Amino acid sequence: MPQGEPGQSRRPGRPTMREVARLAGVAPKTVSRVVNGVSTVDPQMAARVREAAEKLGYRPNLTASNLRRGDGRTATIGMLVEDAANPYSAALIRTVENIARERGVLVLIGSLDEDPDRERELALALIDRRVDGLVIVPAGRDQSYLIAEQRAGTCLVFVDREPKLLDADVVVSDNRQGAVTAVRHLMEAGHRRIAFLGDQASIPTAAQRLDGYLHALELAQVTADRTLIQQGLVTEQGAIEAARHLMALSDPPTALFTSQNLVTIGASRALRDLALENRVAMVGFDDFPLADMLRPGISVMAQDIEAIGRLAAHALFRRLDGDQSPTATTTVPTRLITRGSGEIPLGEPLRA
Amino acid sequence: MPQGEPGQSRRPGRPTMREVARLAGVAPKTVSRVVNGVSTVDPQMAARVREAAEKLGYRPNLTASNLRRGDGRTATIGMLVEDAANPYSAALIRTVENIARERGVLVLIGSLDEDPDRERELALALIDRRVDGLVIVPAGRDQSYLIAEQRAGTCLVFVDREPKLLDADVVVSDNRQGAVTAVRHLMEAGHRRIAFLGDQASIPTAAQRLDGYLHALELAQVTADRTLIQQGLVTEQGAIEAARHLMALSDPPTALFTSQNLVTIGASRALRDLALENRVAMVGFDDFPLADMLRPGISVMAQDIEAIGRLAAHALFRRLDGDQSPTATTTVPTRLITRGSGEIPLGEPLRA
DNA sequence: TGATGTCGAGACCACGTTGTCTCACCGTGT
DNA sequence: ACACGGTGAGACAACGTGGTCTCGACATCA
Repeated sequence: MPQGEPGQSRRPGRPTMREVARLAGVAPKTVSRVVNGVSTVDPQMAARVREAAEKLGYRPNLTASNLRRGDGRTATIGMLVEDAANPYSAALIRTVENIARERGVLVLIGSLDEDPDRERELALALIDRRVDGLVIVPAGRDQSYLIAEQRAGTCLVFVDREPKLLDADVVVSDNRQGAVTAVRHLMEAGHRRIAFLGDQASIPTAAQRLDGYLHALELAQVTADRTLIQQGLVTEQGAIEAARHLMALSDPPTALFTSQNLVTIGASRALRDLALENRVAMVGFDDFPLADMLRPGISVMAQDIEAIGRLAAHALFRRLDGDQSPTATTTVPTRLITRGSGEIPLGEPLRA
Repeated sequence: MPQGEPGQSRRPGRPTMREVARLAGVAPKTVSRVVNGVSTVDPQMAARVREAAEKLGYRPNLTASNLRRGDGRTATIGMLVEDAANPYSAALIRTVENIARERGVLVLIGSLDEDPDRERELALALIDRRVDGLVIVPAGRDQSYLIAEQRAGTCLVFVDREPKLLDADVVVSDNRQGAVTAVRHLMEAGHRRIAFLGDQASIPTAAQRLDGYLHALELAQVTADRTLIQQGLVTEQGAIEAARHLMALSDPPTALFTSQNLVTIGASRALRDLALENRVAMVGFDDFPLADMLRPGISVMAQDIEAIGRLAAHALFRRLDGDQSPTATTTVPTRLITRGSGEIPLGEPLRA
């Protein structure tokens, strides 16, 4: 016996303010006031409203609220990272999430996989959902498509890489100085033939790290040897092959500077396969879990991801709170962690 | 000279359909049709609308659309995990994100840190934003607070642990069988004194793994020794201390079964500190990066996280597509990966 | 007692969009 | 020439909520 309107509303939808109002015998606006904690409501009436809301299982509709509301805030921000599954991105997400949570703000995430098209698509998809702001680790070389959105009121903060053709707050690691420190550290152990293994040259951080590497060599008056510079290593396997190739040179490097996580791990595998892990020194950029458990432990230039995420989130919320000051780029220092691999001294030449 | 309405609309907000409509000289509804790709619009008119939208930098407001729209879908789902920064959760997020993306659905995330209150708060915060569905790795022991939401149309899928007092789809690993396999593997190497190191007993997966451990012993007619069972290990440091304690017993275990990632790594550190890593066998539950790079490599029961995430996402979207069939629990098998630590044979007793 | 001020609840509408309905217009058939 | 069906654009209202304004009630004071 299909009924149009039984006593209890059994239609699939959710109860609305209007229904709560009807049950409590008040106007919808009063329910709105109670839900928003407006203090001018009679306590007794408020109690009746809360009771009715409870009874119906009422939950406010934030999308409707956001639509009507003056400030148009959704209490939601978006975060676009390279890959939510990699430890760097994951740690960044978690830090931002924690700070957002303190303000009752939730985080929408998207992985870009270094694809500029995806960056654009996802950024716009987030904007279509009217996020209050965006934290972006950009994949593309042109963020001008965001100019209109920024002007329309979406706050933007960039992390790890600067935006192009767009003026926004940025938080980055000191990649160049970090690379200089890494290479000088290897030099202190006596090394002069130091190879550089890096990922795509198109990624700004990779370029900055190469720049630091070259600068450190120059400071020490060591002529850079192009054969020792391997770039465009995208996978762990690529890094393994590059390291093998380097070590097979007639005059192989005595130390490696690997400019990214996956590359560090790949090179580390290659050295072990060649039984050279205790003879060739290595410093990697980016720390990674269990780096201290390998033999030798892997010395790294660690980025302070927690600080980066915290600064980015704070920059975003400061803007959301109305800060109009000029945009700023914050540079976070990196830190050398010595664990063994970077302290292997220059020994006998590996090849006659 | 403050102007109310200059030629170009310069107010901070975003252009709306109405403004696009005015510029294109059509009705708002026509803009709506163009934006939604309705085919009955005159191509010439559609082009004019698109041009106007482009010119104004128009972006549709999905929250408004969702409000008016019949199905009330936001093309957004929520995902509550233990901690977005841990590799297990991060991989899960990424898998779900990938499948959601194929449908133009974005993912809101939240980390629970095993806190039931946070689970409830975040789940409701997501529901207030009218997510279409939720993927939850529950922290609490009672999900009845979601019954009303489920009835109201929010699809729910649980991962890794079953919900309590709520009927919903579930995707879990075969924890018990995995533990049985791990312990039998250690027995095949001759071990009988096998310790169990696990995290909080309150977490269902932990209980299931302990259950499997006990069952395997029973099958082999080995009496379980309560002194060899260490539970409630929350941190890596806790696991280190537990392993130290076990190895200091007058009759220490010859093999360890560690029921969780952090515990495995802690135990591994402890064994290495005691120089026992090549004498005491160990199998861990959950694979982790670089497990193969340690010496010895750490043998593990690996969960198929990608399959779990995929099945969970598919279950969710099947429901969203209207599937009304009874809820189902899908169990995903685990896989033994041998890397050395689990194959260390029973040798001389460690203590006289 | 009457004028005034205060305060809290409700009426009304708009936020940006889309479902529904209307209606003008076109081509077709007789 | 007229009726007709089909087609496509626009008018209108409503989704759930909150900003604004109104208004009645009650307290205060001259």
